[in-house]
Amino acid sequence: MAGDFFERVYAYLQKVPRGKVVTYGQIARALGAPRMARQVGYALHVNPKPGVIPCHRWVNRCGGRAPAVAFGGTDAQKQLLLAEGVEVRADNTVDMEKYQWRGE
DNA sequence: CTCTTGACGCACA
DNA sequence: GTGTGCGCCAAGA
Repeated sequence: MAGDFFERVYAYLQKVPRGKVVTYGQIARALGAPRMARQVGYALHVNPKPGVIPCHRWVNRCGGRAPAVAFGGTDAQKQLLLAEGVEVRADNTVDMEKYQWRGE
């Protein structure tokens, strides 16, 4: 069931350690669906468990995201990442080379 | 049941 | 190196 895929995404997100970020493509690929990057984003869009699903750790390949479509605003996102020790640039982008979680 | 849109990613020009 | 287009799967209308 496709919905199960969503659960899989949430599980992966919860598996991400604090202070690290992951990209849609990376998650999708990790789940065995490199073409489902969009659905991964959709999974966050529905976000059935706010507070449990740290969406702020979810970034696109650019290390950022939509300019003003976040759960609480890009600025809030930025603050959360900074609170976790993730260096966020003025463009709301993260240093992928340093903070992108490569899994295990 | 069909068409459009979508928090993306990659290939090609 | 930059810009544009297309593809993938799913959910909403």
